[in-house]
Amino acid sequence: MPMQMSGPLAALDKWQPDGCSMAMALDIIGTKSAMLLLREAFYGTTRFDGFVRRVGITEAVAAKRLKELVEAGLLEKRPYQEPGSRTRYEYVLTEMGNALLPVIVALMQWGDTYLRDGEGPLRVVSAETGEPVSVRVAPSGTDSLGPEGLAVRINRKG
Amino acid sequence: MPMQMSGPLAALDKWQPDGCSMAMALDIIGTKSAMLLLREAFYGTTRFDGFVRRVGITEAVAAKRLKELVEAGLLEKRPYQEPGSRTRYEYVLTEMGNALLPVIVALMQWGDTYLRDGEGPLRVVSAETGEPVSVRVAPSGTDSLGPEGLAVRINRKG
DNA sequence: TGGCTGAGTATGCTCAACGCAAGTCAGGTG
DNA sequence: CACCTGACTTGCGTTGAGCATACTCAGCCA
Repeated sequence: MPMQMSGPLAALDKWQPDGCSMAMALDIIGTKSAMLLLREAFYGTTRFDGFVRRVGITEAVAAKRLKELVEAGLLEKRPYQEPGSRTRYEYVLTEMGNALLPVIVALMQWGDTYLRDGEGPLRVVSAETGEPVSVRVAPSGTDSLGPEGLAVRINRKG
Repeated sequence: MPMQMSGPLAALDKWQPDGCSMAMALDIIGTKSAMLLLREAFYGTTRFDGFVRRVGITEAVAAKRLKELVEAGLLEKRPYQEPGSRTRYEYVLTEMGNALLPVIVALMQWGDTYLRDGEGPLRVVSAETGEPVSVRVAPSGTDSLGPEGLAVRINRKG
């Protein structure tokens, strides 16, 4: 059962999903390499050749994607200096980049559940308690909802 | 601050993220058209030309992606019959497809927040109460966590 | 029997994503 | 001062994603 489309949205043949936020998001992070670079950033990778090695892409692709992610505001390029080396740059998630955490974790868990029978190589848990975490769609403080528990409304400012 | 990588995972230069579930997931839904088709399925679109019109892709691309999504098990092709028409097929989300809801909603909300100052065209709310929903990463029944509140462990069968 | 419609298929093209290989460039080490 | 290393850049070829146009095919309708 799909989401409930409220009011004028109910007639799917009468409106177009123009300017969809998801489509805009995908223009930035819609490539596999961009997603995997972000995964690495969440894992704590910061340096160019770390990204290259761990994502398994070429330097050319890494350079291009990292530049795009910096321009889009998801990563910040900041100088650092190791003793006995010249100043270099590392790539660190901004608040905007950090906010993609639910997307990354949701994708991982979906993959674990449906593409490998619930047994992925890694597990994401609470750092404090060690409890497994899950990604949920819900109003604050309540149980999570499926599509049939959700409705889509036209957004009016206010 | 990134996630806490536990034990052997802490040395990022000593292991490779092989067989990552997210990478596998992206092999299926890693294209913009696949994602937008899924969005439409959540909105309630079921018919071929509905997908074509609303996603704004060509019939050729729609046919290819829909076939892939059916083969991957995210959509189910099921016969239906309108009075005075012959039997046709519609595309409906399977449980596996439904489980992608958090990914779609998370992307929408991220786009709303960071690409349009919190004012996207649509809003996802609880069908029952009308309250706005959000996507959260957390252990059941607790507050949501950011990257710094999460840890990554090697998964051992239990 | 000939058209109409919904659901595709077929063909041809462009551009983006990516890989491989080689070159550049700045600065620190021997 | 030559060399090395990390961080890229450049060039070239392949594959996949996407558009546009045209065509097919089944069955209902006149």
